Amino acid sequence: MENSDDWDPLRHPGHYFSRIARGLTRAGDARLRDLGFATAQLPVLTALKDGAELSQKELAKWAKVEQPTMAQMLSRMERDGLVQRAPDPEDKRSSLISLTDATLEKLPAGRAILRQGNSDMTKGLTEDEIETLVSLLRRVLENVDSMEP
Amino acid sequence: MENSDDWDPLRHPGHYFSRIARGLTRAGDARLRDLGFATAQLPVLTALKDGAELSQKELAKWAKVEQPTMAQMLSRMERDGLVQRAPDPEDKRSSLISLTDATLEKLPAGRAILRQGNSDMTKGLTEDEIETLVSLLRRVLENVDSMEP
DNA sequence: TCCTATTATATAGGAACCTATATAATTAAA
DNA sequence: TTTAATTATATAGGTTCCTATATAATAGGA
Repeated sequence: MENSDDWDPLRHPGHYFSRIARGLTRAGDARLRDLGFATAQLPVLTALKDGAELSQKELAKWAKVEQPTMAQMLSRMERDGLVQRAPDPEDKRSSLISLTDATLEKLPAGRAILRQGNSDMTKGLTEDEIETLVSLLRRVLENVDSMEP
Repeated sequence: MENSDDWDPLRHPGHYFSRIARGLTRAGDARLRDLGFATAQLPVLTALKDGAELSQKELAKWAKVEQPTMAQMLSRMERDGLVQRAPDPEDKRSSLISLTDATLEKLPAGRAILRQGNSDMTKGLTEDEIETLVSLLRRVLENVDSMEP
């Protein structure tokens, strides 16, 4: 089937994912900047929101990024006063990361921005459509995750 | 509505976009590596596939990335022998970029990989579901693009 | 116990993205 | 036509992501 135009990005979902992801990052970062947060940090914030202390390894797993990515991000977050590290009494290789008090205080504002972003992103979609979208995305993600080779 | 759990990423589409986009990039790059291509270069390859010569500006617009992003990518692509620059006879500030012969020869193989990726990504979805997905993505992208502030 | 394998972080190196700014060429305006 | 505004690239600086590899601490086995 030569006429299906594999080169036309508008016809395939693939194209949209990167553009939506980049757009969300840009808009989200702009909205979070005054709080000192960034979209990439959201998984860390949510994992530690109740005062939990987690290792770098656990945070990387939760955020679904590689360990060196999380290491760098935590360095920047520590540098910026968002998180603190305490030595893990049970393992001298590891430290336990937690949010600083200042960060904990800013969380509700971050949460509000997040809620607004979620609603802006789906503006004009009905609840049913959003549900359909999420369930399709879930299936695509599963395919993508098992696609690696 | 306190119980809607804004912090639960699985409930909102936002979470999925970054994971799907990163997964597609990783899998795509792995599959394209032997050809010497990368997923981020696909817009350039498709824009120039028929031997067209475009300026950096035009390529950036087509790929929907900022000009400095395209500048760096074209540098790498030139370094790797994928594209070549010719001075624009009508504007001394600008050059016209085109694919090298070696790249043109590898395009059909790249296209096959692309087709395979598109089909892997939507495995298990019916044609109707894919169409629904694309149309929802299109609407979300529109929202995201007008979200900036 | 002592040596080896595993595990938690750290570091090196690189791609792809961004914003802000500099430079040179072109266009428009006075 | 001479200056001022605009435009095309380039460069600087920074974040987020990746793979590959080094280092130190813990765990397991001989």
